Amino acid sequence: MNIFDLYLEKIKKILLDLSKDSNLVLPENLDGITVETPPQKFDSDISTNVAMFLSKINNKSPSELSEILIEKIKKQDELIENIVFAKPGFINITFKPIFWTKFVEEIINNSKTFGVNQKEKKNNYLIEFVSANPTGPLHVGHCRGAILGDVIANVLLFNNHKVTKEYYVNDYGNQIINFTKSVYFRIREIIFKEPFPSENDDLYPGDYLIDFAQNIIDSNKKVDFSDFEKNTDLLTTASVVEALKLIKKNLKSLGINHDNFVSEKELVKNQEVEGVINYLQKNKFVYKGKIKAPAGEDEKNWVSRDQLLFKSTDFGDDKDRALQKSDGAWTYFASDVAYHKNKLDRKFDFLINILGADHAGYIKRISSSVEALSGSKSKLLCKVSQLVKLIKDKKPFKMSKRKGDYITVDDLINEVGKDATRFIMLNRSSDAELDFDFDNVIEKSKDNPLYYVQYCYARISSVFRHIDQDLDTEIKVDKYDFNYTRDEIDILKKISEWPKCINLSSNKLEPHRIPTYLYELASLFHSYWNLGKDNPEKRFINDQKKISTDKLVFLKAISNVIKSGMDIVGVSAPKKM
RNA sequence: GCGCUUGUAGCUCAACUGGAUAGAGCGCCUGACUUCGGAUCAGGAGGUUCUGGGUUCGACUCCUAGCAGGCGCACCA
Repeated sequence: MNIFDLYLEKIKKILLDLSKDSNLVLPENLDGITVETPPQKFDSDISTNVAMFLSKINNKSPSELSEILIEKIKKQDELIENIVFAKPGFINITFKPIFWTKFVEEIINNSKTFGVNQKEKKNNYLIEFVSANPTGPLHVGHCRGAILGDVIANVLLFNNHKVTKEYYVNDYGNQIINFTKSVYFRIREIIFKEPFPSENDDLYPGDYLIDFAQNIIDSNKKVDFSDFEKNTDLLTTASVVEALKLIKKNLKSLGINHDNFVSEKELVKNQEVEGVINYLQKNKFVYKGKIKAPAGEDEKNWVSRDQLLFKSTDFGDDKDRALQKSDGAWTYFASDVAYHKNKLDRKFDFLINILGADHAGYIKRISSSVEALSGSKSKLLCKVSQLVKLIKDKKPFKMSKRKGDYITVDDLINEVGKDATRFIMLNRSSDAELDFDFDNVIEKSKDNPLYYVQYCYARISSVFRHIDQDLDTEIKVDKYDFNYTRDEIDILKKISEWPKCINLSSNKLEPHRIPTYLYELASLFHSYWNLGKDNPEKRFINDQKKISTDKLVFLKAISNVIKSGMDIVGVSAPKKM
């Protein structure tokens, strides 16, 4: 139950009734009317801007309008205790305690589905995320986008949408050739005792390649590795397999699980790139031409040549984009267009791409291609995850592949743990850069918002332990007839915002709202808990080691929401810490 | 130079897709411990929301012109 939607509908109905009697003029569109929680200092439960919204068109002041509205609303609803006008034009409603009792009953009876936006149209999503090059282990830089994508998928799933999680494997192109050569040199190092050519900047120097090399040697005992050219295919495939094994292991340790891995090489092999380019050519989106040098570029260094171009300028891009390299191979962009055609052919309602900040400039051209292919840009939603600034010893920590000086997902999980990594990476809006202070996260774990929320759940569990119940067992209540106090209603109000939090997180693809929400809820709970020190009435368990039913279901409602939220974020909710 | 993005308390960040007197944490100051588990809580100080204009009953939010940081800008991926 979403009480804000409920009252929004009620108010709209009243407005329509009033306009029928020609007491009220309504604009065509009523979308600007909102029902929301007022700031805490206003001592009421929900609030609406309807009087301000209609003030101008009716040529009446909000206070005049509110008189009529207040009367109507009050007459229709016996659950309202108080309804008042508040400057500059809000109508504030306070409910009787019975309203909140019914609300709790609703939650307890629908513990699994509370928060789900039931009325929303259910869509079929494809979300592509991580898609890191299969050339080595994931590092911290990949983490944020990975977690962002995973949690967006979780929110959508929670909201009853269908979601397919996909990883695009860039196993085609120069990088893969260089990567394979690097593995080959490691193989030679092992077999022929030749030193690795570490001065070659095109090669991947990381030590993990030694393991790859050893694994490839072990599983290809009969192969003669003295000649690279003879074994190129085998080496390429085997190297990518090794890298993917490592990446999948990293993803698993982060709690991430993709449904599909789509290979770029396969797309090229299946002629899907030719297919999509022919299709675009027929529709006049592809031509042979030259690209101009960028404004900042020195003309002398610019080599202009004819090449196959996609007309992304038709869709607002700065310049048209190359599809084919001079050696005839497809560009990364070309096969990515094919990949997006492939996605479109699978008939999803929406495609979501999670990109790193360094790829943000790429959005325009890929969305242009989707527009050209489908006639609709809105199908593709791109979400950029900004950089993570690592801080170690109070100083920014720069990663350098050359020096082998970078922090891998393994390092992160070993030092910080999966739960804290997920919670902190998600805690901020993905649009903003994020400071990740190692020393802070590792040493002073009590300052970590994750523990603050988990502690709330653990405290609730401890109450249930004291009365020999398990938090997970269902509660049966014969009659809901309680009288919650304002302290308790403040928490219930927060809980009533949970469906809204889910709504915003899923519709705006902004899952950082969930940790923020959980923190706020936990904070209210901790405050309430401490009231019990001075006031025995506020304690959950009384002198006879019993708990009253109202408090029992109250706790159950809170823990329900915390658990749902933690599940979506993908972190544990321990009963003991 | 162009594009994208960010700018909110000393620091790190929220702010319900335009609402009320802009909120948290850290840090600083004061208080609550033989704890229904203190990994907690209560209180205090701290703001021209980068700047100038505009739209609006109402702007951190939208438009516009700047300033500052980040990222990107060839056939890399």
